[in-house]
Amino acid sequence: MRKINLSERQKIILGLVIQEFVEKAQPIGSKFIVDQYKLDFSSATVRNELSILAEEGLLRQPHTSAGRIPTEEGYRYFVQELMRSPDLPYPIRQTISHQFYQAGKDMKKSIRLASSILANQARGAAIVTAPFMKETKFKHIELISTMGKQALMVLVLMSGKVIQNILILKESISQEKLSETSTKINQLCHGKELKELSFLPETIGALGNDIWKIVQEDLQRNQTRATGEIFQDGWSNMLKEPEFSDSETARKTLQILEEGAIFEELFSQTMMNLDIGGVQVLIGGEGYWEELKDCSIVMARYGHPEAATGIMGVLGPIRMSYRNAISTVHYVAEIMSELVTEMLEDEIQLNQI
Amino acid sequence: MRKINLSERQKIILGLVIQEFVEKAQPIGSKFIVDQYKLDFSSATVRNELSILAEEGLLRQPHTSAGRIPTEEGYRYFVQELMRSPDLPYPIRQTISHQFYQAGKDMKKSIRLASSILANQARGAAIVTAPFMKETKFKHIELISTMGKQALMVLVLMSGKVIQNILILKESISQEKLSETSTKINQLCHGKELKELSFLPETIGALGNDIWKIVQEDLQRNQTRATGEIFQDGWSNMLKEPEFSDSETARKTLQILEEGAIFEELFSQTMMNLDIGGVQVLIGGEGYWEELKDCSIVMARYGHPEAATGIMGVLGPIRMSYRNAISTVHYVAEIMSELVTEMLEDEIQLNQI
DNA sequence: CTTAGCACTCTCTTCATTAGAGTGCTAACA
DNA sequence: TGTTAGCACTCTAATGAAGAGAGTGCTAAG
Repeated sequence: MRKINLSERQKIILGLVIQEFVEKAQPIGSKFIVDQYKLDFSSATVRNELSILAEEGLLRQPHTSAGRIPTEEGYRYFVQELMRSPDLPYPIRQTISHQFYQAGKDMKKSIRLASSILANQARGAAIVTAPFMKETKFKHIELISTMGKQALMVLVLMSGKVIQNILILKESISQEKLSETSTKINQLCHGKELKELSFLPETIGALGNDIWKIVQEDLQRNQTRATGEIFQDGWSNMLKEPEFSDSETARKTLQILEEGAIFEELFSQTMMNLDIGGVQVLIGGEGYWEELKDCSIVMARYGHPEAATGIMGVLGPIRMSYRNAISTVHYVAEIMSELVTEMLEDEIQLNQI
Repeated sequence: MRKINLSERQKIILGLVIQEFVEKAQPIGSKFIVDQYKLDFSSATVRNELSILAEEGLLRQPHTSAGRIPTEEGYRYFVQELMRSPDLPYPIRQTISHQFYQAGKDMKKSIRLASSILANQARGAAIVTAPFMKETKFKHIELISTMGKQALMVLVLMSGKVIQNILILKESISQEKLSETSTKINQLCHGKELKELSFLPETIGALGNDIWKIVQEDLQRNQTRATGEIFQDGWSNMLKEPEFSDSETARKTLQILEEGAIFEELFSQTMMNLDIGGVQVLIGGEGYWEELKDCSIVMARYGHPEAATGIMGVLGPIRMSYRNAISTVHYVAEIMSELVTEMLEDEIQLNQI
């Protein structure tokens, strides 16, 4: 990326243009800025600076006689260079942390709460994945007869994670027989890695073999999945923004949210580039995500490196309040990380699939 | 409701106006109808009939020199009196049933498929609840130690339904101790109704008592809940319709979908008034559901009376193709009912919570 | 380097006009 | 008595001209 050198005054003006444009959603003119902020230089000076900022590619004009609006480049510069360390106001932090306190140590509830808070506070669509870890160490299996030909399989991994599956058997099998099989499997496999378990133990019988195939599939799936279950909230917030007043643009964007496929990819990519607590900003799809070219996303990774981590993000129009979004996402991710850590210390399992 | 007597010709004309309006989304004039359908009477005759239909309250004019559009009353008359028994075209039925065949006997997958098919075929937002039955007969409990201070409780009801809960214990407890407790509870409670179990058995110890409280809560919740989990799909379809091109109307409607609260109430009410296989049409909120006054919903109940039943519905603008929606919902509900019945015969459990 | 002044450009709103679609009514017709 | 052609009438949507307003870029003076 080309180095951009701006004078202090240019930085101030750029910041003001962006701040005002985010609020007003209309091109910002030189006179307006000077009046609004009682600057001690004239609108003509500002005009000169604006045209330099436009030459640098940070601002542009919708047409000759309009004010300036930020380019994506301009937003990027703003986020990287001009934005002060973002902190939510104290009373808001209080309210949020209180809400989490009330939700208790319940991961599903907390994730729902997180998405609701993100959506409301950052005024956008929120997307939160459940914390997730690739983990494939077998601990324990339990087979429970429920009704007729089916049984419930409960597979516990060493981390405490629980995977469940309904088995449909060829015939009705008694609880005793099931218990016998599960005991055999437990003896053979306790504490072993998936890789070590690819052989078929011989002593577990036909039923055991059938069940073992399913166990392997489940472990496999757990290993290849990139993110946890995705929770969403606040998509209707998007429609409040004037950039989505055109219903075709709105439809396309909502369809992306509805399908959700793109986030699986985006998040698993972000997961790799980001430390826990880190915030990443994606502006206008960054020329790479065609579907997201009208949107920006502010994402953070949360969780605990030794347990499981997830991603949370806020989706909004490019003209979004990055300051507000970043500080919100940052704070909520922090709280969620604390929650994960606490649950880990209390030896409470995070989630079940 | 006031009795409306229409001549055959009036019925035909009303039907044509509705059909055309649903497609074109524009007021329909007399000349247009005559030309389009090569009717053997003149536009002047149609005009006379139209003004009679307008007097009856079935049609109205947006303004004096515009064509006619149906009133809600008009749609109701159309749905109740004029619509022929709705059957989807054979190839579409084939495609749908094939998709369900491929989904297999997996309730969650099938519900997702049902909502996707409803959304695509009826071109609206689809809402499907999981099949659900109030059932509180205790069969079996299993307690599984997973990690540290927590244990997984698996509660099986007589119908085969499985309820799970993570228990957070005061201290770490061994699997043996847990098994002992669950065995005691099983002996005491097997096959009993919730009502019979409100007393606290004395012989199950402190741990047993704690667990028992949670069992009771879970059973209670299962009894008071009115509908199963709600699945949605295709809300972005709504934005295709011109009635939602105004972004404020669109936002309000999507917000209702997002919150989803109203459907809990609407569905549990519908559940009581509708037999399995029955279809109910709610046009423009029927003057009762204020939030839904710009929408119509076509709903059907599906399932098996002895197992569990759910509701599925399509939400669209008032100007929706009721014929298409009704036949789609009817057909998909039929397939889902078959699925429930088959799973019941095969003794496969429907869902887990 | 800054700024006042000014011509210029472009958009948005308003207003009037017009074309077009569709009705309702009347009178004639079968 | 039901049907239809004819026509005046009404209302909307589209078009275009005119003017207000906002904001710029440039120039020349401070």
